[in-house]
Amino acid sequence: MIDLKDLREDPDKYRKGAADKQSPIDIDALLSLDEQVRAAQTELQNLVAERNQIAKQIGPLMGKVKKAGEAEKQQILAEVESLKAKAEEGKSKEAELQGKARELEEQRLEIWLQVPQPADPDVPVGKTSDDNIELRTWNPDGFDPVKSFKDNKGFEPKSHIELGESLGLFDFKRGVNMAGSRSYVLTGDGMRLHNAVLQYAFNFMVQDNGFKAMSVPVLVKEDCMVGTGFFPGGRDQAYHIEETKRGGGYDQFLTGTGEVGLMGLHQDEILDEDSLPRCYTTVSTCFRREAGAAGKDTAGLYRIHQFDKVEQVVICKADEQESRDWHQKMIGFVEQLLQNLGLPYRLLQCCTGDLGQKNADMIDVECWMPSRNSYGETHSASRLYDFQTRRLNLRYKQTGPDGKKKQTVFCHSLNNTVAASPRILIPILELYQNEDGTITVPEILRPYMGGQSMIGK
RNA sequence: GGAGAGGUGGCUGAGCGGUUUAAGGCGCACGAUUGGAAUUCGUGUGGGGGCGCAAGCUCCUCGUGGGUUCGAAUCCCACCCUCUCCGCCA
Repeated sequence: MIDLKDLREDPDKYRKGAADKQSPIDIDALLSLDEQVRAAQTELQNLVAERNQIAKQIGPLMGKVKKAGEAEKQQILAEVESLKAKAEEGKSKEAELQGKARELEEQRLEIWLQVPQPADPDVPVGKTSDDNIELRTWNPDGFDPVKSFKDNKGFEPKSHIELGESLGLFDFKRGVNMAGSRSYVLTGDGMRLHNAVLQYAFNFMVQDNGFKAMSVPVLVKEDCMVGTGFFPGGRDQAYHIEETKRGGGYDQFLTGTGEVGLMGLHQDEILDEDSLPRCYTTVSTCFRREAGAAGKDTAGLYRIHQFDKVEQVVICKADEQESRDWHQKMIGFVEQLLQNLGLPYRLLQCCTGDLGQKNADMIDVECWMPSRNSYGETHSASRLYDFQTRRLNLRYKQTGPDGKKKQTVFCHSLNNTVAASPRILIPILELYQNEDGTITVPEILRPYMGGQSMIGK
């Protein structure tokens, strides 16, 4: 959610921000509604102030009545009656104004929630992911994706689907049979490898990088989805649970990422400045409807409705440099992890059109996937300034430049994938496959598989 | 799921229609006392919005949302949450 005061002062920043992100949002409609809301509020508030003033006069008079004699009593009561009548006068207008103000506020909120965070000036302007810019690539010794897999390894690669079938790592047929399209079952060593990656990634964040280990809800209220910035924009991507609404309760939604639980955690809180930055990691099941992706990546483990993901978030002080530093660090963690896994990857600076509503900046990490003969997205690192914390009402008390005075400001937030599986199994299985159809378990994962070094032997 | 009790400021705890602009205490901040500290005393102490160059004025906020009233923390209704007991379950 953007700052309306800032919008009023610099509307062009938001007009350009929306245009760069290919957002059709009408900034001027929002400005106009905002002006109307404030005018109505001011008028309403003046009426209420007047009525409060009158009500305050009646109190002491009623106190006097108890002590007064009969004649005086009548006089005071008459005065009270006239005050009551006076208070009653403004009421119909007050009700009318209140209705109007509320309606305008609702209209304003509807647009307000959809205004995108403008991308930072150093983010390249572009329309689609085709305009993203490759920042750097990394390859393990002796492998170069620019050459073909065969030139690197000396044989034609099988896809993870073929490998999984021959080695009994997953069962798509039965998965779909019981759970519908894009469902799967991980079996035997497939599940073991999946589990090993997640455990390794989780421990990597907690033990090696000092992030706090968390388990958070994956079933949350609508407020939490709006607060974290996934709603209203991404409402059609979430699974909706309506049973909890019975009897006037509330809707719940399955989260598409652990980010929701990690960020929603401190909704409406004022954190202690000394407790920042908060660095959290969680492993959670993620649910995505993939609405609108019909027919896309239908085979295999690439695009599925349910998967598990280790996620990292950082909540830090409202300082651009600190935010930027954390962004780099969080990307660094992923690079280290992928290098430890020996997976070729590249970093992409996402262009404005590919950023999504929340982000001021986003770097994607893509791993080389031989069966696709291209890189495929496995990670996404976002820098959001206070866009998300403003919605969540997540703040801290900031020590002023004079050292003493404290001001309450919104935190900055960032998030990044650590490892999403089973998608990450695609490059692992395909790159570590051997000519005889077996798969070598990456060394770093072996401790998580009881020392097992081969699959299929 | 059933029965009962309860949700008040950073915490504790009064208030149950009108000098409450939410008492008192704790905590915190500043100041005084002190050689320094403890003690003591004084002052201050949530958040959000609107108008205004500013000083300032004003509205909202006692779980949430409605209602009654000239006036609601206080009365009424709905919902949410917490605790205790019972039931069910991993």
